[in-house]
Amino acid sequence: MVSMERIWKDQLYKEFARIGKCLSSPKRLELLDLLSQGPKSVDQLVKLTGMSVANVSQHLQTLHESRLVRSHRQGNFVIYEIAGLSVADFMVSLHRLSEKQLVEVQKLKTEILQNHLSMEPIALEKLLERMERGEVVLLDVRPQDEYETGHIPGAISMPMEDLEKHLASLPTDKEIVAYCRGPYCLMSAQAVEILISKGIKASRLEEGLIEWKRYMEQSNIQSQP
Amino acid sequence: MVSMERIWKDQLYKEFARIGKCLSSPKRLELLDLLSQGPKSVDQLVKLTGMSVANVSQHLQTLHESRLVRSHRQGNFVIYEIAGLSVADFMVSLHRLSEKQLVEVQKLKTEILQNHLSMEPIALEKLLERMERGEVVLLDVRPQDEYETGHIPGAISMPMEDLEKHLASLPTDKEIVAYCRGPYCLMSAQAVEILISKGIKASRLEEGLIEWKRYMEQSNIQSQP
DNA sequence: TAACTATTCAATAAATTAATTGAATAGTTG
DNA sequence: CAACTATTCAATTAATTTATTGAATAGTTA
Repeated sequence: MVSMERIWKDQLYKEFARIGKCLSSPKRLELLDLLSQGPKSVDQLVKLTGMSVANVSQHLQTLHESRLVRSHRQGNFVIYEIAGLSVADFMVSLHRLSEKQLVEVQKLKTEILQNHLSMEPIALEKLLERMERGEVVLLDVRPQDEYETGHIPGAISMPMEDLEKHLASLPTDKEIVAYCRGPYCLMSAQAVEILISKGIKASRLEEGLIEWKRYMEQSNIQSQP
Repeated sequence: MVSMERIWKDQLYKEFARIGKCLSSPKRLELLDLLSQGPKSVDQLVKLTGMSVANVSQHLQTLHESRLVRSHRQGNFVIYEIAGLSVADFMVSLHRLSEKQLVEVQKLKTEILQNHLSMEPIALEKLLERMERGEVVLLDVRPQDEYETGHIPGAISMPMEDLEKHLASLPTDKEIVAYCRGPYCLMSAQAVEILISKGIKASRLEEGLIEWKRYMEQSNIQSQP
């Protein structure tokens, strides 16, 4: 005989597992990360991930069924967005846990950033100090629409594709720091490579907007009486 | 041609998805929740979940491969435990997200706790106030080994199976509050039912030890200058 | 070392999931 | 309303996963 409690628990854990199932496909995780940066059309996501249209759409469907994303139409496009900030926040939790538990993630990160692109990221805390003292210019090298959705205060929008064109407009007396979507996005590293190759002093901020928000929430709480 | 960046991202997200895959099975989530309360032998887990031995063992294997649990032998038993507090914490994040996004979870929770067991939980904040004033006795109704692994300070261990025997030893001048493994464990609710049926004033704390810890971390941070 | 127990392995069948393709649909613009 | 585009649906195949069983293994105690 199966108890009422057993049935209830089975139903409950089945629901939790619905969220889990969404997180079991690499492609879906990538879509969630991209959508965490701001709303995007299916078409944009196709270009960003290199997947087929039908494939992207299907994954978005799955995410929609578990209420992790929502959508609305805008002209010819259907725009998808995450269903709330808690989703983006949860993704950061997942990244952190993965990085903590899985040596493989640590390896992958170190390999490409230290051995290949060879640069140490600047600590968020240090950046904020130096920005306050006016020693640093912070560049947001993501596409402009993501910058407009939200950015670290004080940052200047400088999408990757515009970078080389606008090199001249950068201040020469300050150090440049570039950031992008977060620890697993390589745009900021590539930007720093370009800057350094042009003889401009630059470094990379590993954190993205979401990680910055988390950090600020914690230190805001701390600075309250 | 597939870029180096694309390959790297695919590898990275594949790793994240390893964690996700662990979370895609209801039974594995239940095992993780149980292990969050303290180390347990495979045998104990079999009894707690009603699954077959081979099944439990297989799921534990999967969790082990993703470094979410670890194990060691103790006499005839192999004891499993979560691989770090961040795992338990992540489970709470998953519960919170699920509850926020999935109406179904909200429903399941309300149904059994309000319609069937009919009781409103006491807020954690209120409990702590009343405990300080000495108005309340807090009972930990989980098995004793879980209490010994860790418990809310000031709580008295009173495992479910001992409850009816030890009713007499409870103070009669104070209100009783019972807690257990957390929001999705029914032991505390059952304990309160028993107490009320004996004419003792009692209520349920929804939070478990892990949720209490989270709450305290936040308010500890807040109370620092 | 023998007996015992707990744990893991291996094999199976059922079920679910992922990726792909081409066609159908819905919505927008001129 | 016609042409156009973006999106979704449906069907297929391949691959993975789950649950279950019984047997094998490993470790402990007497």
